[in-house]
Parts: sequence; C-alpha cells; structure tokens
Amino acid sequence: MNFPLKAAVKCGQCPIRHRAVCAHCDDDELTLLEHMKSYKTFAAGETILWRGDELAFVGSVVQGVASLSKTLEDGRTQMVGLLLPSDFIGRPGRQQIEFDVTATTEVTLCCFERKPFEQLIQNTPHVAQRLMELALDELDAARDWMLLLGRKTAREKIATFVQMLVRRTQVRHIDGKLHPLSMPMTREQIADYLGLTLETVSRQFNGLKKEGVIAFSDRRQFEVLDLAGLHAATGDDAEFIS
Amino acid sequence: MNFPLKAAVKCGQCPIRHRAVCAHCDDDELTLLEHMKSYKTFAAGETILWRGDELAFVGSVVQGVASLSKTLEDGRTQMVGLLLPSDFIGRPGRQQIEFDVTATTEVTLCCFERKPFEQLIQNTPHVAQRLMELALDELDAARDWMLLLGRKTAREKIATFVQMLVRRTQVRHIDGKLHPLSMPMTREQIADYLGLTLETVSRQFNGLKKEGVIAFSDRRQFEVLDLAGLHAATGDDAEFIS
DNA sequence: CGGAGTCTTGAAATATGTCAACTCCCGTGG
DNA sequence: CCACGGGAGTTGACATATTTCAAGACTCCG
Repeated sequence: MNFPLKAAVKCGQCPIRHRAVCAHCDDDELTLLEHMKSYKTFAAGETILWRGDELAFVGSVVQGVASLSKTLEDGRTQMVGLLLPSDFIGRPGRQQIEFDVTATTEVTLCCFERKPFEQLIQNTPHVAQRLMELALDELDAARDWMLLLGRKTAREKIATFVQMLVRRTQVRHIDGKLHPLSMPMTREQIADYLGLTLETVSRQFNGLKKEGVIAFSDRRQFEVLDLAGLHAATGDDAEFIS
Repeated sequence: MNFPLKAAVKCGQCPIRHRAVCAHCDDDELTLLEHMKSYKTFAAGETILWRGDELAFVGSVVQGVASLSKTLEDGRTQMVGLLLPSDFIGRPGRQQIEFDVTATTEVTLCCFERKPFEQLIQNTPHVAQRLMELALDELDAARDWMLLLGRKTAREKIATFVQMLVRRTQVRHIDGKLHPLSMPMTREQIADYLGLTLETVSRQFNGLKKEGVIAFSDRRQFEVLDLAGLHAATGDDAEFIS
C-alpha cells in the first residue's frame, strides 16, 4: 500500500459520485466528506484487510476490483463478494469484519477513518440511507449467489458470471454483439468465486467458446457473440431476468 | 391464512420484544407500533409471499419458521434464508421481493402495512437503525452460507446446519449434552437449504448418528451428544468460532 | 385398514475434482 | 537479442462425492 494521498480528486469530478455512499449528498455534505477523505492504493494481490482486524477505516472502491473471501480450516476458500467501483467496505456498528478483503486488480479506495465517519452518519441521513441501500443491494447479490453456488451446474455458473460482468461493466452493444470485455481476475479467483476448481473454469470457458457464445482475443479479453445464448445458459428463469 | 387479528398481544409481553425491529423502541414508540400492528398466521407449507408480488405488508416472525427461496427455470430450488422468530420480512424502499416466502412450520407474523410503516421509519430512527442491524446480520449469515454452499462437503454442511440450530434456538446444556432439539423442516427442505438432495441429507444424518455425534429420538427430535465433535465436523476454522 | 407423505437404503450413473504433463506468455537478466 | 524461469492457463486420464433412480419402511391420520 502506498502512502495515503490527501483528497487528490474533487468529489464533484469523482467517477463514482452518483453511485457511491455519497450519492444522495448535497454540496454542503460533499464538502464535509471532502475534508475527511483520503485515497489509498493497493497493488493486485495485496491484502487490504484481514479477517478479525480492527477496522481502522472504511471507504469506497473508486477504481479496480476487490474481493471478500472466507477460508476453511484446510485452506479451501470461497469468495463471498466482489467489490467493483462504488461498492463500500465496512459497516456502521461493526468494529471488525469476518472475511479477508483483497485487491484483485490494482485498487484505489476513497477512505474515511471509521470513528469520525460513524459520527458523521448520525447527523447525515443522506449517507445513512445510501449505506442502507448499498447493504440491501449486497444482500440481493448474495442471495443470487447462493442460488448459483447451491444449485447451478459448472456451465451455468460460468455463464452467470459472464452475464454479471456484462451487466456491471457498462458497455455499449452493437447489434447484440458486445464490445470486448476484460476478465478482472485469474481462473483461480474465478473458481473461488464460483465454488469450482480452476480446471473446471477453464473447461467451461472453452465450452462456451466452442459453441460460439463467447470469443477470446487474449486470455483476459473476450467478447459476447450471442447474448441470448448466454442468458439461456445461465439456467435462470427468463421471466424474471432484470 | 386466517383473518388478521388486531394486536392480540401487548408489545410489552411479546416474546421477540428485545430482538425484533422494535428492539430499541421506547414506550412511546411501542405504543405507536401497537396501534399499527396486526397478527397473521400461516399454516405449514403455505406461501406467505410470491416472488414479484407487490409487497402489501412487512413484519416480524413472532413464532415458527419461514423460509426464503429462489427457483431456477427447471424447478431446482435453493433456500436463501431461514427466518426464525424476531427476523424481519420486507425492506425499506423495496416494493417487491425476488424470492418466495413460505411458512416452513406454522408461522405467526406481526405485520404492518408497508406504506405507513415506511413513513414511520422516517421519524423513528430507533426503528431505522434496528432495521439496518437486522439487514447486516442477514448479510453476515448469507456470506457464511455462501462458504457452506460453495466449498463444504455434504457432511460439513449437515454439521453446520445442526450447529446453527443449536445456536439459534437457545437451549440449556447439561454437561456438554444438549436438551432435545427439533428439526423445524423436512429432509427435502433441509436439502434445499444446503444445496443437496434429500437422500444425501438422510445419509449424512445417519453418518453423524453412527459416530455418536447426534442421536435421534424421533425423526424430528434429536440431541447433540458430542458438541466438540460437531464443531470439528463443520470444517470451520476453530480460531474463529464465535 | 389403507394410503399418502416422509424417510431410509441400495446400486448405478455422472459431474466435477484431482493429479499430472504440457503450452503459452511475459518479464528479467545475462 | 536471446535464454531462462515462473506464473497462468490448457488438456487429458482417472478418482470420487454426490446425484439419480428405484424399492421398501415407517408414521400419521382419516
């Protein structure tokens, strides 16, 4: 982790201004936050927080991807959350977290010290409310993931994962074909996210490739050729696709 | 569902008074709630809410067990939450839910109409705060369940499930042996909760029985003979057992 | 007593994991 | 510039946990 830089970017120009914890803030509130915030950057693979750590700071992901993961006695691990830009780390009233937070790619966080931030929440309903919304969104995502982990086949898991990437990284589509996307994680990380092994992940990607649903340029760059085919491969009930 | 009975029980004597959404309320606030609430009872197996339903009411589980579940196109289903007494159904700002809510046993709910309840939240920070705490608790539970679904073996899943029952139903222990507990669900429901088939659930219960970890009196009544053995069988990291 | 739902148990099928070899890619250092 | 090395990814053969299919046992209730 490099040294915390004091507020390099004005909140007004921040790329996550309208989606992060500050989304509902007015200008006055934004000024308050601006004085409290500092940026921290973590290299890919670096651990941001360890399970059980005293939570010194909380904050939003500005750039890059971070992940939450849990580990069993014998080392098996499961990702329990993927944090993309605008997602928040740390919760009011929790001094510690029961999972590791790791930088999956290089990550930039907009951090606040926990104590002052919690005081701010008391008098800033806009922030408290947004925090609630973010928590509920995470809960929804967690429940979708439970369905995936408990009941989907390897193929469905991979298709769902790709579909999520498409949704969460805003991309333009040109006649049903999507602009190139990049996998923000290694096969092993994907495996830990989907409850599979990295070999199975590799095989299923190649399965979808052979069927012409996706195409790889690079091992990390791909595009979706058949969006309908992708949806069909997720196993989800079509009636409820959002 | 029987007819809603108007506030049969005084909040002061309510069994979930100190844990439900009203936990932090003072007497005045409680009086407010008391005028809004009504009880509804659902028989075992009855559906309380369908996925996609307009959410007319929200409320707390007073008695019994309800479950949240999601279903795939072809009918595979996964429980994504188990609601025990004091747990809350419905979230501020959400008009609908994206899972089915079903009564697992006979369930009594303490209900509020959604619209008035949401207004009440605005002026009652005690309720809003408690709602946040409950949501965060659910998020924690969901993440533990993701680890279970993605990475645990059938045996570990069953052991974890039993452990959860022990924790969530307060029971006295007598020299490491626990008073009889009852399974609140069928083998099939347990299977849907754990991402297994009912046959596997049955086999694993019998496995733990043969090893003397648990003992069944009835098919639904059992006791834990070896609490340490149970913990060991969950696969969880001992250092972090709470 | 009969029947339906629930649960158990067994044998066979299969999806995914495990183990191992090999390729590809990229950066480093001589 | 090339050789080297290591991490990441692929592919194959085999092992196995869990599912699937099927039959039968138990239990409650009309």
